[in-house]
Parts: sequence; structure tokens; C-alpha cells
Amino acid sequence: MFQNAARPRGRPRRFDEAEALEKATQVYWSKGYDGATIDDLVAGMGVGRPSLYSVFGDKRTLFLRVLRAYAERKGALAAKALLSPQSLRDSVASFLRHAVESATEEGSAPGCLLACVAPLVNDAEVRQFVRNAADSAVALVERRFRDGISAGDIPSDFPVAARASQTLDLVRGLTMRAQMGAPRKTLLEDAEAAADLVLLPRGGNAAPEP
Amino acid sequence: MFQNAARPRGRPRRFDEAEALEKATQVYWSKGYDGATIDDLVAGMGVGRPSLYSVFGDKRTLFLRVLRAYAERKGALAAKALLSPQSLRDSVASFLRHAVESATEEGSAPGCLLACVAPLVNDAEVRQFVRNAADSAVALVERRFRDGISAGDIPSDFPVAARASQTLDLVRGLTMRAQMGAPRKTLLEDAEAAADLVLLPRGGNAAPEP
DNA sequence: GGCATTTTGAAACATTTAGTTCGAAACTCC
DNA sequence: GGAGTTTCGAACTAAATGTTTCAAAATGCC
Repeated sequence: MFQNAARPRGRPRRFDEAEALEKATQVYWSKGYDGATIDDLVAGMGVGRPSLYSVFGDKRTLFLRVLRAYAERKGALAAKALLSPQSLRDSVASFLRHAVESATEEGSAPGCLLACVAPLVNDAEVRQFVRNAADSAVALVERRFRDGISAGDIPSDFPVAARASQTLDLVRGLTMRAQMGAPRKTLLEDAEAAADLVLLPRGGNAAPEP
Repeated sequence: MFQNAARPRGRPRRFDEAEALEKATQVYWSKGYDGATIDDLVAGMGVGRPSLYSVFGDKRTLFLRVLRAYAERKGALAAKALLSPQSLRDSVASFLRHAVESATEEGSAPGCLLACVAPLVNDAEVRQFVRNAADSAVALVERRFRDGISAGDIPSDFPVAARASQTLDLVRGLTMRAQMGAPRKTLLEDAEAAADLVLLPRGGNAAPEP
């Protein structure tokens, strides 16, 4: 009555797969890939060791699943933060603010799994994934800048590509400071300032006031 | 005749302490703190295991020594890059360029020990050290900005504190991209653009052309 | 040359780690 | 209720890891 999907045949699982993956995210996030032991994961996920291996594969495979789920979830939130607001300035500020809030969320380790811990993992597939995620992020910001040009929020000679990658560099900087323990309040103020900076008109020209 | 310092009494060391520390830097840098095993260090440093322990202490102590030496060396180079040029724009560009060059140096792992691997080490002393290094760096840039105001390179209402921390956030972003495998050429171009960005006059005002 | 002193290399040690095995438990289907 | 299927918990294994021990080697001092 409660589940429309037919219940599988054998003994039912004691854990929820998505929930366990979320818990695994926290473990990897707070301890790093090498620093997280299987015991840490077993304890943090609330899953027996054999279940961990049979359901999620080995440590590396689990990390990849964690990373993919994390990137999908956080990527969607970041895109929403960037694309929801009307004005470009609000979009960029919201994007940066979201990054800071996510990196300073209580209950999670500070920083960012994708930005701070994954790049350090010595694995070709992980590194490729991180690169792709970074490329997607800058492409997203670039698109928003182009829409801002169409909407007249910024001049048509706005250096879209450069400012997009600078926006992401600033996000990385804020995220790393979050991991280093910088307080959320400071970082939120800096996020606002960063939004102002990347939207500044090119040097040497007067700023148009639309 | 060769050494003015009296030679110590016992069997002479087969390795140079500073050189071994440099090699250890490379090992920690490329493999991370948890990822670097004592075997890696012994192999990379060209030092026997007992010598490693008797001279450098345990793994954690060695990492702290490595980190301190690294920060001192790289900090001096960064300060030189920032303070040598005459014009402010050259200073900032040189600072950013130096960061990129250091993070993409061949023969070393990409990225930065202090920016990419140390913050992930789960140790209070390491984290404190990283925080202090970050604070020193932003203070250095702030000072350069203030000198730039005195020299008339930038207007007196230039937001020194904000732009200094943004400069360092951009450095962090560039460094992380280096670690992710971004090519040096791209990063050097982006470093120039970053220097232009952080020196842009405040929005809404025309840029003074001195 | 012999003695004190320091470093070295190889091996040993205790612990931790990633990954597996296996019987018992919990469920569905008949 | 019993057969078949899947998961669970605990113990196990083999390898890796951080650290130490110890005798032999290399030096200075007398």
C-alpha cells in the first residue's frame, strides 16, 4: 500500500541508498579521500561493510558515485541561484552568495567537495570529472553574461569569457577561505563585493548608468 | 679547508638536510599529506628511514617543517614579485604571474602546497599556519595598494581591503586551475586580465587616466 | 690503532587498512 | 510452513603503514 514498486524478494535493506550516499559525502568531505577510511565510511553511512561493497563498490567507485551525486545536486542549486534573479547583478551576487552559503553550511564540513577535496585525488577519472564540472560552471556564467548583454544590463563589449572565468576564480577563492575557517559573514560581504567587481565596466571607459 | 664549521664527530650524513626537505616538499605536494607514505618520503628524499625519524621527527613534524620552509621560500619570492616593479599595475601583474608560474612549474606538481594541500590536512597547527600565511599575503597586497595610492597610481578612495582579498581569491582560483591541469599559457593570460580587473576604478565613476 | 660518537641499512613491530567470507536473519512467493 | 532470495553482522585475511630496534659502518680524537 505504501510502495507502488513491487518489493524486492529477499531481506529488505536497512538503509536508504541515497541517504547513505549523502552521509558518505560528508565523510569524504570532512576527511578527504585518503583520510577517509572504510571504517569511517561504514560508521558514517550506517551501512555494514559487506553492504557497502556490494551496493557501492570499492572506495574509489563509491567516491565517484558520491562526487557525481554531489555535483548534480550542487550544480543544480548553483544554476538556480544564477538563473533565477532578474537583473544580472542579482544573478551574479546570488551565485556567489550561494557558493559561500554552501561552503559555510553548518552540519557539513567547510569548503567544497568538488573544489577542495576532489582535485587532490590522484585519479584520472576524478580529475577529468572535476575539469568537466569546472568547464560547465564557467559556460553557465558565460551564458548568463551573454543574456545580460541582450537584456542591456551590461555593454556589448563586456569581456564575457574573461569575467566568467574570473567569477569562478573568485568563487574558488571564497570557497577555500571558507574551508580555512573564514566566517560566513565576512565571506558573504566579500561575495557582494566580488559581484560588483566582475560586473565593472572595462577600464578607461566611463561606467554607463542605464 | 672546505668547511669552516668543525665537522661533527660521528659518521657523516649521506644527505643534505635542506635538499632532503626540498625533496620531501615535492612528495607531499604531489601526493598530499595522507597520500604520501613514509616509503614515498624515504624513496623521494634519498634518506634512510631511521635518519628520517631522527633528523626530521615523525610524518606530521616533517610536514610542518616542509610547510614552514616552503612558505618562507615562496613567500619571499611572491613578495619580491609584488614589490620589485615600479608601477602598481606591473606589481600586481607580476604577483599574479609569479603565482601562476610557480603553480605550473615543470618538475613540481601543479598547484601549491600551501594553497591546495595544506588546507586539507586535518591538524590544528597546520590550519593555523595556513591561516596566518593567508593573512600575511593579503596584508602584503594591501600595503602595496596603499603605496600605490601614495604614488598616485590609484585614487585615494580605492577599496584597498576588498581588492586585496579579491586579488588573493583570484590567485587561489588560478592556482587551483593550475592544479586541475590548466595550461600555463591560459593562466598567464588570465593573470594579466586579473591584474586589470582588481585595479579597475570603482563602478559608476569614470576611470582617471593619470 | 683503539675508543667514543654518529649515521646507516635491513629487518622487525604493532597497528591500521581495504576488501572478503560465511552463517544467520529477514523477507517474498508458493 | 517451506523453498528461494537477498541482506546483515562479525570475524577473518592479506597487505600496507607509521615507527622502532640493532648491529655494522664511517668518522674524529687520542
